[in-house]
Amino acid sequence: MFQPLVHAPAYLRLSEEIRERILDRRLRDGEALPTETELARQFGVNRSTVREALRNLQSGGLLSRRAGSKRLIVGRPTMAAVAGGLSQALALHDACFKDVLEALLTVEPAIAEAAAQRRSGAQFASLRRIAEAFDEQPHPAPEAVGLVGRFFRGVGVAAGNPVYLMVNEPLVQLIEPSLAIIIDRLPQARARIAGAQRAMVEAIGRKDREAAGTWMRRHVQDFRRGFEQAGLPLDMRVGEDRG
Amino acid sequence: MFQPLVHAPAYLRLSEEIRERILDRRLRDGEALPTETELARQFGVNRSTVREALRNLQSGGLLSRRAGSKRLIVGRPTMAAVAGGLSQALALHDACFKDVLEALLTVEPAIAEAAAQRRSGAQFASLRRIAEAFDEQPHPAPEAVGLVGRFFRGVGVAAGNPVYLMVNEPLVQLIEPSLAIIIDRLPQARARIAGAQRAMVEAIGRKDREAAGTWMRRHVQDFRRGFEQAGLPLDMRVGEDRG
DNA sequence: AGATCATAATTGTCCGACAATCAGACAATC
DNA sequence: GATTGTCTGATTGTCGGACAATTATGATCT
Repeated sequence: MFQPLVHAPAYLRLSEEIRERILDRRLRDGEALPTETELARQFGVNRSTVREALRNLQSGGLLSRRAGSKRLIVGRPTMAAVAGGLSQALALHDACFKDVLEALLTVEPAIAEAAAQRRSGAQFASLRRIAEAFDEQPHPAPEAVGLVGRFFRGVGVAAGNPVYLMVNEPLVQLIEPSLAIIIDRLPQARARIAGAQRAMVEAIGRKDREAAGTWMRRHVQDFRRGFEQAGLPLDMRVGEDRG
Repeated sequence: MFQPLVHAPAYLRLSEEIRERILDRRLRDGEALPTETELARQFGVNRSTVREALRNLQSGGLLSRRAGSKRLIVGRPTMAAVAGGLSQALALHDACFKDVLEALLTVEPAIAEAAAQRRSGAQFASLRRIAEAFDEQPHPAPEAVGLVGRFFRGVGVAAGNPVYLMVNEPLVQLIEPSLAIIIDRLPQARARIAGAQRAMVEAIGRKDREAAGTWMRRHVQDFRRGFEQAGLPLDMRVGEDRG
Protein backbone atom coordinates (compact mmCIF):
# COMPACT_ATOMS: atom_id res chain seq x y z
CA MET A 1 0.00 0.00 0.00
CA PHE A 2 2.43 2.60 1.18
CA GLN A 3 6.07 2.37 0.33
CA PRO A 4 8.48 3.53 2.99
CA LEU A 5 9.76 6.98 2.28
CA VAL A 6 13.49 7.13 2.17
CA HIS A 7 15.56 9.98 3.39
CA ALA A 8 18.96 9.28 1.93
CA PRO A 9 21.69 10.90 4.02
CA ALA A 10 23.55 13.73 2.40
CA TYR A 11 26.85 11.88 2.17
CA LEU A 12 25.15 9.17 0.11
CA ARG A 13 23.37 11.53 -2.23
CA LEU A 14 26.63 13.35 -2.61
CA SER A 15 28.64 10.29 -3.51
CA GLU A 16 25.96 9.19 -5.96
CA GLU A 17 26.08 12.59 -7.55
CA ILE A 18 29.83 12.40 -8.02
CA ARG A 19 29.72 8.77 -9.14
CA GLU A 20 27.25 9.73 -11.82
CA ARG A 21 29.52 12.42 -13.14
CA ILE A 22 32.36 9.98 -13.34
CA LEU A 23 30.30 7.30 -15.06
CA ASP A 24 28.95 9.58 -17.75
CA ARG A 25 32.44 11.03 -18.11
CA ARG A 26 31.68 14.58 -17.23
CA LEU A 27 34.57 14.02 -14.83
CA ARG A 28 37.17 12.43 -16.98
CA ASP A 29 39.72 9.82 -16.18
CA GLY A 30 42.87 11.29 -14.70
CA GLU A 31 41.26 14.58 -13.93
CA ALA A 32 41.77 15.98 -10.45
CA LEU A 33 38.77 16.48 -8.25
CA PRO A 34 38.16 19.94 -6.76
CA THR A 35 39.44 20.30 -3.23
CA GLU A 36 37.29 19.18 -0.34
CA THR A 37 36.61 22.72 0.75
CA GLU A 38 35.58 23.66 -2.75
CA LEU A 39 33.26 20.65 -3.03
CA ALA A 40 31.73 21.52 0.32
CA ARG A 41 31.10 25.03 -0.93
CA GLN A 42 29.62 23.91 -4.24
CA PHE A 43 27.28 21.34 -2.74
CA GLY A 44 26.47 23.46 0.26
CA VAL A 45 27.44 20.90 2.88
CA ASN A 46 30.13 20.59 5.48
CA ARG A 47 33.58 19.32 4.66
CA SER A 48 33.10 16.33 6.98
CA THR A 49 30.13 15.30 4.88
CA VAL A 50 32.14 15.67 1.72
CA ARG A 51 34.84 13.48 3.17
CA GLU A 52 32.43 10.67 3.94
CA ALA A 53 31.17 10.80 0.38
CA LEU A 54 34.72 10.70 -0.95
CA ARG A 55 35.69 7.70 1.17
CA ASN A 56 32.63 5.97 -0.23
CA LEU A 57 33.88 6.43 -3.77
CA GLN A 58 37.52 5.87 -2.95
CA SER A 59 36.98 2.32 -1.76
CA GLY A 60 35.24 1.55 -5.03
CA GLY A 61 38.33 2.62 -6.94
CA LEU A 62 36.61 5.48 -8.71
CA LEU A 63 38.86 7.93 -6.93
CA SER A 64 42.47 7.39 -6.10
CA ARG A 65 45.48 9.31 -5.10
CA ARG A 66 48.77 9.48 -6.90
CA ALA A 67 51.56 8.34 -4.61
CA GLY A 68 52.70 11.18 -2.40
CA SER A 69 50.08 13.60 -3.56
CA LYS A 70 47.12 15.12 -1.85
CA ARG A 71 44.61 15.66 -4.58
CA LEU A 72 42.21 12.91 -5.42
CA ILE A 73 42.02 12.07 -9.08
CA VAL A 74 39.33 10.31 -11.03
CA GLY A 75 40.36 6.86 -12.09
CA ARG A 76 38.79 3.73 -13.43
CA PRO A 77 39.02 0.90 -10.95
CA THR A 78 41.78 -1.52 -11.85
CA MET A 79 40.91 -5.06 -12.75
CA ALA A 80 42.89 -6.33 -9.81
CA ALA A 81 41.00 -4.11 -7.38
CA VAL A 82 37.58 -5.10 -8.64
CA ALA A 83 38.60 -8.72 -8.68
CA GLY A 84 39.80 -8.36 -5.11
CA GLY A 85 36.30 -7.36 -4.08
CA LEU A 86 34.94 -10.26 -6.04
CA SER A 87 37.15 -12.89 -4.51
CA GLN A 88 36.46 -11.44 -1.10
CA ALA A 89 32.74 -11.75 -1.74
CA LEU A 90 33.15 -15.30 -2.98
CA ALA A 91 35.09 -16.22 0.11
CA LEU A 92 32.29 -14.86 2.24
CA HIS A 93 29.71 -16.74 0.22
CA ASP A 94 31.36 -20.04 1.03
CA ALA A 95 32.58 -20.81 -2.45
CA CYS A 96 34.76 -23.89 -2.46
CA PHE A 97 37.55 -24.95 -4.77
CA LYS A 98 35.35 -27.31 -6.66
CA ASP A 99 33.29 -24.30 -7.69
CA VAL A 100 36.30 -22.29 -8.74
CA LEU A 101 37.70 -25.19 -10.72
CA GLU A 102 34.41 -25.72 -12.50
CA ALA A 103 34.35 -22.06 -13.50
CA LEU A 104 37.99 -22.21 -14.57
CA LEU A 105 37.26 -25.20 -16.74
CA THR A 106 34.49 -23.24 -18.41
CA VAL A 107 36.13 -19.93 -19.05
CA GLU A 108 39.86 -20.51 -19.36
CA PRO A 109 39.71 -22.65 -22.50
CA ALA A 110 37.45 -20.08 -24.13
CA ILE A 111 39.86 -17.33 -23.16
CA ALA A 112 42.78 -19.30 -24.54
CA GLU A 113 40.92 -19.80 -27.80
CA ALA A 114 40.19 -16.11 -28.10
CA ALA A 115 43.82 -15.37 -27.32
CA ALA A 116 44.99 -17.74 -30.04
CA GLN A 117 42.74 -16.02 -32.49
CA ARG A 118 43.42 -12.42 -31.66
CA ARG A 119 46.78 -12.09 -29.87
CA SER A 120 49.14 -9.40 -31.10
CA GLY A 121 52.80 -10.05 -31.68
CA ALA A 122 53.81 -8.21 -28.54
CA GLN A 123 51.29 -10.10 -26.45
CA PHE A 124 52.59 -13.37 -27.77
CA ALA A 125 56.18 -12.39 -27.04
CA SER A 126 55.23 -11.44 -23.51
CA LEU A 127 53.50 -14.78 -22.97
CA ARG A 128 56.50 -16.66 -24.26
CA ARG A 129 58.84 -14.76 -21.98
CA ILE A 130 56.71 -15.64 -18.95
CA ALA A 131 56.61 -19.31 -19.88
CA GLU A 132 60.38 -19.35 -20.45
CA ALA A 133 61.01 -17.67 -17.14
CA PHE A 134 58.91 -20.30 -15.41
CA ASP A 135 60.74 -23.06 -17.22
CA GLU A 136 64.28 -21.87 -16.79
CA GLN A 137 65.21 -22.23 -13.19
CA PRO A 138 63.38 -23.72 -10.24
CA HIS A 139 62.09 -20.65 -8.47
CA PRO A 140 60.96 -20.76 -4.90
CA ALA A 141 57.24 -21.43 -4.68
CA PRO A 142 56.01 -17.84 -4.29
CA GLU A 143 57.78 -16.67 -7.43
CA ALA A 144 56.61 -19.71 -9.36
CA VAL A 145 53.04 -18.97 -8.35
CA GLY A 146 53.49 -15.38 -9.39
CA LEU A 147 54.64 -16.49 -12.79
CA VAL A 148 51.69 -18.82 -13.23
CA GLY A 149 49.39 -15.95 -12.35
CA ARG A 150 51.13 -13.70 -14.82
CA PHE A 151 50.76 -16.36 -17.48
CA PHE A 152 47.01 -16.61 -16.96
CA ARG A 153 46.70 -12.85 -16.94
CA GLY A 154 48.79 -12.64 -20.08
CA VAL A 155 46.45 -15.04 -21.84
CA GLY A 156 43.54 -12.92 -20.67
CA VAL A 157 45.09 -9.76 -22.04
CA ALA A 158 45.86 -11.45 -25.33
CA ALA A 159 42.21 -12.45 -25.61
CA GLY A 160 41.47 -8.77 -26.07
CA ASN A 161 38.15 -8.87 -24.26
CA PRO A 162 37.85 -6.79 -21.08
CA VAL A 163 34.97 -8.94 -19.90
CA TYR A 164 37.17 -12.00 -20.04
CA LEU A 165 39.84 -10.12 -18.15
CA MET A 166 37.40 -9.24 -15.43
CA VAL A 167 36.25 -12.84 -15.11
CA ASN A 168 39.76 -14.17 -15.30
CA GLU A 169 41.30 -12.09 -12.58
CA PRO A 170 39.28 -13.19 -9.55
CA LEU A 171 39.60 -16.84 -10.50
CA VAL A 172 43.36 -16.49 -10.72
CA GLN A 173 43.44 -14.69 -7.41
CA LEU A 174 41.45 -17.45 -5.79
CA ILE A 175 43.62 -20.34 -6.89
CA GLU A 176 46.98 -18.74 -6.28
CA PRO A 177 47.26 -19.65 -2.59
CA SER A 178 46.42 -23.28 -3.17
CA LEU A 179 48.74 -23.39 -6.14
CA ALA A 180 51.57 -22.52 -3.81
CA ILE A 181 50.74 -25.53 -1.67
CA ILE A 182 50.63 -27.82 -4.67
CA ILE A 183 53.98 -26.65 -5.98
CA ASP A 184 55.45 -27.14 -2.56
CA ARG A 185 54.13 -30.63 -2.06
CA LEU A 186 54.28 -32.18 -5.51
CA PRO A 187 57.74 -32.35 -7.05
CA GLN A 188 56.36 -33.07 -10.50
CA ALA A 189 54.01 -30.10 -10.53
CA ARG A 190 56.56 -27.67 -11.93
CA ALA A 191 57.36 -29.81 -14.93
CA ARG A 192 53.72 -30.41 -15.77
CA ILE A 193 52.91 -26.72 -15.58
CA ALA A 194 55.92 -25.86 -17.70
CA GLY A 195 54.88 -28.43 -20.29
CA ALA A 196 51.33 -27.13 -20.52
CA GLN A 197 52.55 -23.56 -20.80
CA ARG A 198 54.96 -24.50 -23.58
CA ALA A 199 52.17 -26.22 -25.48
CA MET A 200 49.83 -23.28 -25.04
CA VAL A 201 52.43 -20.77 -26.12
CA GLU A 202 53.11 -22.85 -29.15
CA ALA A 203 49.40 -23.13 -30.02
CA ILE A 204 48.79 -19.43 -29.47
CA GLY A 205 51.81 -18.68 -31.60
CA ARG A 206 50.34 -20.75 -34.44
CA LYS A 207 46.96 -19.05 -33.88
CA ASP A 208 45.55 -22.51 -33.42
CA ARG A 209 42.34 -21.93 -31.49
CA GLU A 210 41.51 -25.52 -30.95
CA ALA A 211 44.90 -26.60 -29.70
CA ALA A 212 45.07 -23.63 -27.33
CA GLY A 213 41.67 -24.47 -25.88
CA THR A 214 42.49 -28.15 -25.54
CA TRP A 215 45.76 -27.54 -23.79
CA MET A 216 44.20 -25.05 -21.43
CA ARG A 217 41.50 -27.58 -20.59
CA ARG A 218 44.16 -30.16 -19.84
CA HIS A 219 46.06 -27.64 -17.81
CA VAL A 220 43.09 -26.89 -15.58
CA GLN A 221 42.22 -30.54 -15.20
CA ASP A 222 45.80 -31.18 -14.29
CA PHE A 223 45.53 -28.54 -11.68
CA ARG A 224 42.50 -30.28 -10.24
CA ARG A 225 44.41 -33.54 -10.05
CA GLY A 226 47.31 -31.81 -8.40
CA PHE A 227 44.91 -30.33 -5.91
CA GLU A 228 43.68 -33.76 -4.92
CA GLN A 229 47.11 -35.36 -4.91
CA ALA A 230 48.38 -32.64 -2.61
CA GLY A 231 45.78 -33.79 -0.14
CA LEU A 232 43.59 -30.72 -0.37
CA PRO A 233 39.86 -31.44 -0.13
CA LEU A 234 37.92 -30.18 -3.12
CA ASP A 235 35.18 -28.82 -0.94
CA MET A 236 37.58 -26.69 1.03
CA ARG A 237 36.35 -23.14 1.15
CA VAL A 238 38.39 -20.61 -0.76
CA GLY A 239 40.04 -17.99 1.36
CA GLU A 240 40.94 -20.40 4.10
CA ASP A 241 44.62 -20.49 4.86
CA ARG A 242 45.30 -24.11 5.35
CA GLY A 243 48.71 -25.54 4.78
CA MET B 1 67.76 0.89 -1.32
CA PHE B 2 65.21 2.63 0.80
CA GLN B 3 61.56 2.20 0.07
CA PRO B 4 59.34 5.17 0.71
CA LEU B 5 57.84 4.86 4.13
CA VAL B 6 54.10 4.96 4.02
CA HIS B 7 52.09 6.75 6.60
CA ALA B 8 48.66 5.28 5.97
CA PRO B 9 45.97 7.62 7.24
CA ALA B 10 44.16 6.46 10.34
CA TYR B 11 40.84 6.02 8.59
CA LEU B 12 42.43 3.54 6.20
CA ARG B 13 44.21 1.55 8.87
CA LEU B 14 40.97 1.50 10.79
CA SER B 15 38.87 0.22 7.93
CA GLU B 16 41.47 -2.43 7.15
CA GLU B 17 41.40 -3.49 10.77
CA ILE B 18 37.64 -3.90 10.71
CA ARG B 19 37.65 -5.54 7.29
CA GLU B 20 40.08 -8.11 8.58
CA ARG B 21 37.85 -8.96 11.50
CA ILE B 22 34.94 -9.45 9.17
CA LEU B 23 36.87 -11.59 6.72
CA ASP B 24 38.23 -13.95 9.31
CA ARG B 25 34.78 -14.02 10.90
CA ARG B 26 35.67 -12.63 14.25
CA LEU B 27 32.83 -10.27 13.44
CA ARG B 28 30.12 -12.57 12.27
CA ASP B 29 27.51 -12.10 9.61
CA GLY B 30 24.42 -10.35 10.91
CA GLU B 31 26.14 -9.11 14.01
CA ALA B 32 25.73 -5.45 14.85
CA LEU B 33 28.80 -3.28 14.95
CA PRO B 34 29.53 -1.32 18.14
CA THR B 35 28.34 2.24 18.00
CA GLU B 36 30.52 4.90 16.45
CA THR B 37 31.30 6.48 19.79
CA GLU B 38 32.30 3.12 21.20
CA LEU B 39 34.52 2.35 18.21
CA ALA B 40 36.13 5.76 18.53
CA ARG B 41 36.83 5.03 22.17
CA GLN B 42 38.23 1.56 21.55
CA PHE B 43 40.51 2.61 18.71
CA GLY B 44 41.45 5.86 20.33
CA VAL B 45 40.48 8.09 17.43
CA ASN B 46 37.84 10.66 16.82
CA ARG B 47 34.36 9.76 15.75
CA SER B 48 34.80 11.60 12.44
CA THR B 49 37.70 9.32 11.66
CA VAL B 50 35.63 6.28 12.54
CA ARG B 51 32.91 7.45 10.22
CA GLU B 52 35.29 7.75 7.28
CA ALA B 53 36.45 4.22 7.91
CA LEU B 54 32.89 2.98 8.08
CA ARG B 55 31.91 4.65 4.81
CA ASN B 56 34.89 2.93 3.28
CA LEU B 57 33.55 -0.47 4.23
CA GLN B 58 29.93 0.34 3.64
CA SER B 59 30.42 0.94 -0.06
CA GLY B 60 32.04 -2.47 -0.36
CA GLY B 61 28.94 -4.09 1.06
CA LEU B 62 30.68 -5.46 4.13
CA LEU B 63 28.56 -3.25 6.33
CA SER B 64 24.97 -2.43 5.72
CA ARG B 65 22.01 -1.07 7.53
CA ARG B 66 18.69 -2.75 8.02
CA ALA B 67 15.96 -0.56 6.55
CA GLY B 68 14.96 2.12 9.01
CA SER B 69 17.56 1.24 11.57
CA LYS B 70 20.58 3.09 12.76
CA ARG B 71 23.03 0.40 13.69
CA LEU B 72 25.35 -0.93 11.08
CA ILE B 73 25.42 -4.68 10.79
CA VAL B 74 28.05 -6.94 9.32
CA GLY B 75 26.91 -8.51 6.10
CA ARG B 76 28.36 -10.34 3.17
CA PRO B 77 28.11 -8.26 0.02
CA THR B 78 25.22 -9.36 -2.14
CA MET B 79 25.91 -10.74 -5.57
CA ALA B 80 23.97 -7.87 -7.10
CA ALA B 81 26.06 -5.28 -5.29
CA VAL B 82 29.38 -6.82 -6.27
CA ALA B 83 28.17 -7.27 -9.80
CA GLY B 84 27.16 -3.63 -9.85
CA GLY B 85 30.74 -2.65 -9.17
CA LEU B 86 31.87 -5.03 -11.85
CA SER B 87 29.58 -3.74 -14.55
CA GLN B 88 30.50 -0.23 -13.58
CA ALA B 89 34.17 -1.08 -13.97
CA LEU B 90 33.53 -2.75 -17.31
CA ALA B 91 31.68 0.30 -18.54
CA LEU B 92 34.65 2.45 -17.60
CA HIS B 93 37.04 0.06 -19.30
CA ASP B 94 35.28 0.51 -22.63
CA ALA B 95 33.83 -2.96 -22.85
CA CYS B 96 31.48 -3.23 -25.79
CA PHE B 97 28.54 -5.50 -26.42
CA LYS B 98 30.53 -7.78 -28.63
CA ASP B 99 32.69 -8.53 -25.61
CA VAL B 100 29.75 -9.16 -23.34
CA LEU B 101 28.12 -11.41 -25.89
CA GLU B 102 31.28 -13.41 -26.34
CA ALA B 103 31.48 -13.96 -22.61
CA LEU B 104 27.80 -14.84 -22.42
CA LEU B 105 28.27 -17.39 -25.16
CA THR B 106 31.05 -18.95 -23.13
CA VAL B 107 29.56 -19.09 -19.68
CA GLU B 108 25.80 -19.27 -20.04
CA PRO B 109 25.70 -22.65 -21.77
CA ALA B 110 27.99 -24.06 -19.12
CA ILE B 111 25.80 -22.62 -16.41
CA ALA B 112 22.71 -24.09 -18.05
CA GLU B 113 24.40 -27.48 -18.21
CA ALA B 114 25.29 -27.36 -14.56
CA ALA B 115 21.74 -26.30 -13.76
CA ALA B 116 20.34 -29.22 -15.70
CA GLN B 117 22.56 -31.55 -13.79
CA ARG B 118 22.10 -30.24 -10.28
CA ARG B 119 18.86 -28.24 -10.05
CA SER B 120 16.60 -29.00 -7.11
CA GLY B 121 12.87 -29.48 -7.49
CA ALA B 122 12.12 -26.08 -6.03
CA GLN B 123 14.64 -24.39 -8.30
CA PHE B 124 13.09 -26.04 -11.30
CA ALA B 125 9.61 -24.99 -10.26
CA SER B 126 10.77 -21.43 -9.81
CA LEU B 127 12.33 -21.39 -13.26
CA ARG B 128 9.18 -22.75 -14.82
CA ARG B 129 7.08 -20.12 -13.12
CA ILE B 130 9.27 -17.36 -14.48
CA ALA B 131 9.13 -18.75 -18.00
CA GLU B 132 5.36 -19.12 -17.79
CA ALA B 133 4.96 -15.59 -16.51
CA PHE B 134 6.99 -14.34 -19.44
CA ASP B 135 4.93 -16.37 -21.86
CA GLU B 136 1.49 -15.62 -20.56
CA GLN B 137 0.70 -12.04 -21.34
CA PRO B 138 2.59 -9.42 -23.27
CA HIS B 139 4.12 -7.33 -20.53
CA PRO B 140 5.42 -3.86 -21.16
CA ALA B 141 9.09 -3.92 -22.02
CA PRO B 142 10.53 -3.15 -18.56
CA GLU B 143 8.70 -6.02 -16.91
CA ALA B 144 9.60 -8.38 -19.73
CA VAL B 145 13.25 -7.46 -19.31
CA GLY B 146 12.94 -8.02 -15.59
CA LEU B 147 11.58 -11.48 -16.20
CA VAL B 148 14.38 -12.34 -18.59
CA GLY B 149 16.87 -11.23 -15.97
CA ARG B 150 15.15 -13.33 -13.36
CA PHE B 151 15.25 -16.31 -15.67
CA PHE B 152 18.99 -16.01 -16.15
CA ARG B 153 19.52 -15.53 -12.44
CA GLY B 154 17.29 -18.50 -11.75
CA VAL B 155 19.41 -20.68 -14.00
CA GLY B 156 22.49 -19.40 -12.19
CA VAL B 157 21.04 -20.28 -8.81
CA ALA B 158 20.03 -23.72 -10.03
CA ALA B 159 23.60 -24.31 -11.15
CA GLY B 160 24.52 -24.34 -7.48
CA ASN B 161 27.90 -22.73 -7.95
CA PRO B 162 28.45 -19.34 -6.34
CA VAL B 163 31.26 -18.59 -8.74
CA TYR B 164 28.90 -19.00 -11.66
CA LEU B 165 26.44 -16.74 -9.92
CA MET B 166 29.05 -14.08 -9.52
CA VAL B 167 30.02 -14.27 -13.18
CA ASN B 168 26.44 -14.45 -14.31
CA GLU B 169 25.13 -11.41 -12.52
CA PRO B 170 27.21 -8.65 -14.09
CA LEU B 171 26.66 -10.03 -17.56
CA VAL B 172 22.93 -10.02 -17.02
CA GLN B 173 23.09 -6.50 -15.66
CA LEU B 174 25.00 -5.34 -18.69
CA ILE B 175 22.65 -6.69 -21.31
CA GLU B 176 19.40 -5.70 -19.64
CA PRO B 177 19.22 -2.15 -21.00
CA SER B 178 19.86 -3.21 -24.56
CA LEU B 179 17.40 -6.06 -24.18
CA ALA B 180 14.72 -3.50 -23.48
CA ILE B 181 15.49 -1.80 -26.77
CA ILE B 182 15.34 -5.07 -28.66
CA ILE B 183 12.00 -6.03 -27.19
CA ASP B 184 10.67 -2.62 -28.04
CA ARG B 185 11.84 -2.64 -31.61
CA LEU B 186 11.46 -6.24 -32.72
CA PRO B 187 7.92 -7.63 -32.53
CA GLN B 188 9.10 -11.20 -32.86
CA ALA B 189 11.59 -10.97 -30.00
CA ARG B 190 9.10 -11.92 -27.29
CA ALA B 191 8.05 -15.13 -29.01
CA ARG B 192 11.63 -16.20 -29.65
CA ILE B 193 12.64 -15.61 -26.07
CA ALA B 194 9.59 -17.44 -24.81
CA GLY B 195 10.35 -20.38 -27.07
CA ALA B 196 13.94 -20.62 -25.92
CA GLN B 197 12.92 -20.39 -22.29
CA ARG B 198 10.34 -23.15 -22.74
CA ALA B 199 12.93 -25.38 -24.34
CA MET B 200 15.46 -24.70 -21.59
CA VAL B 201 12.95 -25.32 -18.84
CA GLU B 202 12.02 -28.55 -20.49
CA ALA B 203 15.65 -29.65 -20.84
CA ILE B 204 16.49 -28.69 -17.28
CA GLY B 205 13.40 -30.55 -16.12
CA ARG B 206 14.64 -33.68 -17.88
CA LYS B 207 18.11 -33.08 -16.42
CA ASP B 208 19.37 -33.14 -19.96
CA ARG B 209 22.71 -31.33 -19.79
CA GLU B 210 23.37 -31.28 -23.47
CA ALA B 211 19.98 -29.99 -24.52
CA ALA B 212 20.08 -27.28 -21.88
CA GLY B 213 23.48 -26.12 -23.06
CA THR B 214 22.50 -26.20 -26.70
CA TRP B 215 19.34 -24.21 -26.17
CA MET B 216 21.14 -21.65 -24.08
CA ARG B 217 23.72 -21.29 -26.80
CA ARG B 218 20.99 -20.72 -29.35
CA HIS B 219 19.31 -18.29 -27.02
CA VAL B 220 22.43 -16.15 -26.69
CA GLN B 221 23.11 -16.29 -30.40
CA ASP B 222 19.54 -15.27 -30.98
CA PHE B 223 20.09 -12.36 -28.72
CA ARG B 224 23.06 -11.32 -30.78
CA ARG B 225 21.01 -11.44 -33.95
CA GLY B 226 18.27 -9.43 -32.29
CA PHE B 227 20.87 -6.92 -31.27
CA GLU B 228 21.97 -6.42 -34.84
CA GLN B 229 18.45 -6.43 -36.26
CA ALA B 230 17.45 -3.74 -33.81
CA GLY B 231 20.10 -1.58 -35.37
CA LEU B 232 22.44 -1.54 -32.40
CA PRO B 233 26.12 -1.58 -33.34
CA LEU B 234 27.97 -4.50 -31.80
CA ASP B 235 30.89 -2.30 -30.87
CA MET B 236 28.69 0.05 -28.90
CA ARG B 237 30.09 0.55 -25.43
CA VAL B 238 28.09 -0.92 -22.61
CA GLY B 239 26.68 1.59 -20.21
CA GLU B 240 25.77 4.03 -22.93
CA ASP B 241 22.14 4.95 -22.90
CA ARG B 242 21.25 5.01 -26.53
CA GLY B 243 17.70 4.49 -27.62
C1' DA C 1 66.45 29.34 -17.32
C1' DG C 2 67.08 26.74 -13.15
C1' DA C 3 67.57 26.18 -8.12
C1' DT C 4 65.96 27.90 -3.44
C1' DC C 5 63.07 29.35 -0.19
C1' DA C 6 58.86 31.60 2.04
C1' DT C 7 53.95 31.49 1.86
C1' DA C 8 49.41 29.81 0.85
C1' DA C 9 46.49 25.90 0.21
C1' DT C 10 45.11 21.27 1.31
C1' DT C 11 44.59 17.19 3.81
C1' DG C 12 44.25 14.39 8.15
C1' DT C 13 42.64 14.59 12.53
C1' DC C 14 40.54 16.39 16.42
C1' DC C 15 36.91 18.74 19.43
C1' DG C 16 32.45 20.06 20.57
C1' DA C 17 27.71 20.79 19.35
C1' DC C 18 22.84 20.00 18.02
C1' DA C 19 18.64 18.24 15.60
C1' DA C 20 16.45 14.10 14.12
C1' DT C 21 15.27 9.71 15.03
C1' DC C 22 15.26 5.25 17.02
C1' DA C 23 14.73 1.73 20.93
C1' DG C 24 12.73 0.83 25.20
C1' DA C 25 10.07 1.65 29.23
C1' DC C 26 5.92 3.01 31.03
C1' DA C 27 1.35 4.82 31.35
C1' DA C 28 -3.26 5.48 29.28
C1' DT C 29 -6.90 3.92 26.50
C1' DC C 30 -10.04 0.88 24.13
C1' DG D 1 -4.72 -8.00 26.35
C1' DA D 2 -3.57 -5.20 22.58
C1' DT D 3 -2.99 -0.80 20.80
C1' DT D 4 -1.67 3.96 21.29
C1' DG D 5 0.58 8.03 23.41
C1' DT D 6 4.54 9.89 25.90
C1' DC D 7 8.97 10.21 27.94
C1' DT D 8 13.95 9.33 28.13
C1' DG D 9 18.39 8.03 26.66
C1' DA D 10 21.30 6.51 22.93
C1' DT D 11 22.81 6.99 18.29
C1' DT D 12 23.38 8.90 13.87
C1' DG D 13 23.74 12.79 10.50
C1' DT D 14 25.44 17.14 10.01
C1' DC D 15 27.63 21.20 11.26
C1' DG D 16 31.22 24.73 12.68
C1' DG D 17 35.76 25.55 13.84
C1' DA D 18 40.55 24.34 14.89
C1' DC D 19 45.47 22.96 14.12
C1' DA D 20 49.66 20.29 12.63
C1' DA D 21 51.80 18.22 8.73
C1' DT D 22 52.49 18.15 4.11
C1' DT D 23 52.18 19.77 -0.55
C1' DA D 24 51.73 23.31 -4.12
C1' DT D 25 52.80 27.95 -5.63
C1' DG D 26 55.02 31.93 -6.54
C1' DA D 27 58.87 35.14 -5.60
C1' DT D 28 63.67 35.49 -5.37
C1' DC D 29 68.35 34.63 -6.30
C1' DT D 30 72.16 32.87 -9.28
